[in-house]
Amino acid sequence: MLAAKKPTKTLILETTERLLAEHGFESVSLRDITTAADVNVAAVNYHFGSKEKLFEAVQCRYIGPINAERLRVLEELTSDGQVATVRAILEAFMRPLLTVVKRSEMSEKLFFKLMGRCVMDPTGGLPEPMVAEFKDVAVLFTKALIAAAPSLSAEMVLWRLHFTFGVLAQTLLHGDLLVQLTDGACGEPDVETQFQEMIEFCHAGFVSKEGGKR
Amino acid sequence: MLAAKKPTKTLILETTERLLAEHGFESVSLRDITTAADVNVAAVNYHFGSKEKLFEAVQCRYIGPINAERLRVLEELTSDGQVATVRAILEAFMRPLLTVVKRSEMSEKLFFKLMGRCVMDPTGGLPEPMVAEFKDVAVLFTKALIAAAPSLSAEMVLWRLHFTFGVLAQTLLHGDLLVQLTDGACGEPDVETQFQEMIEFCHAGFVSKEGGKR
DNA sequence: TGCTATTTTAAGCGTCCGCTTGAATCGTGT
DNA sequence: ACACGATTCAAGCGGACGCTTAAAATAGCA
Repeated sequence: MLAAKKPTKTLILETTERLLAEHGFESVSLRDITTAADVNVAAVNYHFGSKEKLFEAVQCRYIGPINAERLRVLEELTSDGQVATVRAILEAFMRPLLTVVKRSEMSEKLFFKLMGRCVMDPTGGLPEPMVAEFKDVAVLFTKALIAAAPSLSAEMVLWRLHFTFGVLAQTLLHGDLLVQLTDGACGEPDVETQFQEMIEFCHAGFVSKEGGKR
Repeated sequence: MLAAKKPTKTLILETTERLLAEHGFESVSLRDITTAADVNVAAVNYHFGSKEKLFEAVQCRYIGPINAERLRVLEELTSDGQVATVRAILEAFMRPLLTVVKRSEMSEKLFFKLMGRCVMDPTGGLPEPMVAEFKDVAVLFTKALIAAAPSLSAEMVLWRLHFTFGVLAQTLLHGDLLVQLTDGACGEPDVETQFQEMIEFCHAGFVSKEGGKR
């Protein structure tokens, strides 16, 4: 017996992460989880209190660190009063996903799906502390972008940031779709390349001189 | 009694459209629908056969016309052998949503949410004929875009089209989020303006000379 | 070893789910 | 008025859901 048996609580948490990434928050039941993890149904309520609290634990585990890293990098960029470039700010928003996935034990594919679902899926929304965190992040990044793109109105920055969320969410949730849809004809880029392309696309959209109020 | 009572079948269908748009496919039950529509539960199975078939009816009602309009406009663009511009092709992909919503009786907000959910939400996926339709659309638009952007590799076109889906989905599903999140600070643009901004963003991302294979 | 606190277990609770049933009701043509 | 197909209805089926319970098993320490 080489592999030490993981504690039940960890087993439940990791199984839940996998199932949520694969099937989404709405369609995973407690019994799905406990069957897959080979533990008793009651164990979930014993260790986590309720299904909802278990899901919140999953949501908080990585989103917290990701947002912390986002803020850390952004602060670094704007530390000594300098104005960061739009590209650097977009990188500061997106790269923390790569940084944190590498610290985790999850596969990149599953991790990205899970993060995408955390933001897009849940009907009820994220737990309150996470929502507050996201608001902080949104406010600071919006401010930085407004400073970085003085030719754009504040409303325009907001809308283009909104579009950027869309690109990110699509890539997180359906990054594998294009590959399997085209039987690999689109190439199977590593996540690093994928992020570079994503950033390039959003950057070009962001700094476009056309558009704006009419 | 001025308003003629709608037939039960229509009542069910329209109530389902509204509830699905508001709450998503995973979290609407037959009893939610029949209670809201004030009809008997059995009426659904009598008129539609099953919950699944009812949902499919909702999915097919508008997606068919939208894809037909997309193909019609694209064909018009490339009719006499001419090569369409990237911008015109993106418009041909997105504008049919506006065209069809204006023909329907639904509010723009609900209609867009419903369409977004049809593409993004359902765990099981769209009904098979719709999937085939979407594949047709994807193939033809990809071809047109490859011809319109000869400096981009085919893989790059695929990835950027993928990002464009993300922008569209985000706008359809969460077009109201930004407005309520900023208490209207982003302005409350009409859908026409919103589509123009979306197309501008995606166009700039699409034709960007940076990026590509490295 | 014996005692105690923690963890795991089988069983079952009340509720909601999609769907079916058979009877009641409605609408229409003769 | 009558008959008959179409529709609506109340009631209930079997099953899955989240969660609870009380007893059994396990671990840590005296």
